[in-house]
Amino acid sequence: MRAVAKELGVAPNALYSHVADKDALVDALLDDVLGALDPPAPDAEPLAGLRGVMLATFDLLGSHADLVPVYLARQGARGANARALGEAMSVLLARLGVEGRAAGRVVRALIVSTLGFAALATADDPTLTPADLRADLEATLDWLLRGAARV
Amino acid sequence: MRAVAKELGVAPNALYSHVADKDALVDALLDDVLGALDPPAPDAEPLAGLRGVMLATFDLLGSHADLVPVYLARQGARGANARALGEAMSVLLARLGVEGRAAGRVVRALIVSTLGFAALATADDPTLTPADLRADLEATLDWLLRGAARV
DNA sequence: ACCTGAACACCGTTCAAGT
DNA sequence: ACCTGAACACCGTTCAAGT
Repeated sequence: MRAVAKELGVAPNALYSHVADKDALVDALLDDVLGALDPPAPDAEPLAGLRGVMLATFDLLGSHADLVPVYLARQGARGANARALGEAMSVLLARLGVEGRAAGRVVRALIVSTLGFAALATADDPTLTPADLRADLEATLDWLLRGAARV
Repeated sequence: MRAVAKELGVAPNALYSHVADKDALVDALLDDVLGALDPPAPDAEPLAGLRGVMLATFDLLGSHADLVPVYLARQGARGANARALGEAMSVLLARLGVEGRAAGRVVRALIVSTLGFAALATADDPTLTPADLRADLEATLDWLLRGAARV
């Protein structure tokens, strides 16, 4: 809060005229970053569309590395943009015959893997480059989607 | 650090005679908790063994809910116990024909999902009970293992 | 409606000193 | 080897007051 206030050239407590507390500000920020993502079109090929959003999310998180631990701490974003992405994913899953509780389960599995590999990618382990982890994520997404769609 | 010191009835800075800094203490604690897990036997049925360790990990994290955000922040444990579990998993994967870089990839996919669902389970969302999320994890592990083993 | 100064109750960590 | 008191440089947040 103090760092944000300094950035704005304002006293730290001035922020509390605009935001309830730090968590509220952080949640708003996280969802805002997610706004850069295009939800997959409803008529896209479902497997490619789902794969595509998750890889785009991985790439987006890679360019906001400092935010990844914050996403983990808040267990992902839950704002309007996050919901819109989730709903677009559910539409594609329905076209694969996955609906209702099962769709929620697949969305969670996809998100958890994407966030998890993004987190590993921001750790600076020289034996595990971001490109390697992106390839890991691609394989993982394929396993999940193929399993969920019973292809 | 101050809370731990108080628990021990000691001045906060006394801890620095035993531990380099907070991260070192936290890493040691996380790996210590992991010591409660039995690595799967090398001659166990591979799919059942791998599934079993991950579900046992999920259950263990459920009984240490306050530590789950800490695991996320530190991207899992990397101590001796974590390594032993990883190696036992690699042995089972080798018996499925998954070796080398591919084995590391599968281990990461399994761990990321397990930690991720454990994190969701500790969030208090009334629409998503720990039992539901455990079932989600079971399905996810099956998809990953079946995909990785090409069954 | 939006900002300020001052304060409260915290942090992790260092340093010099004691036994 | 292990502890202490004192201090440093921080936090998020509240409260009363100003415009």
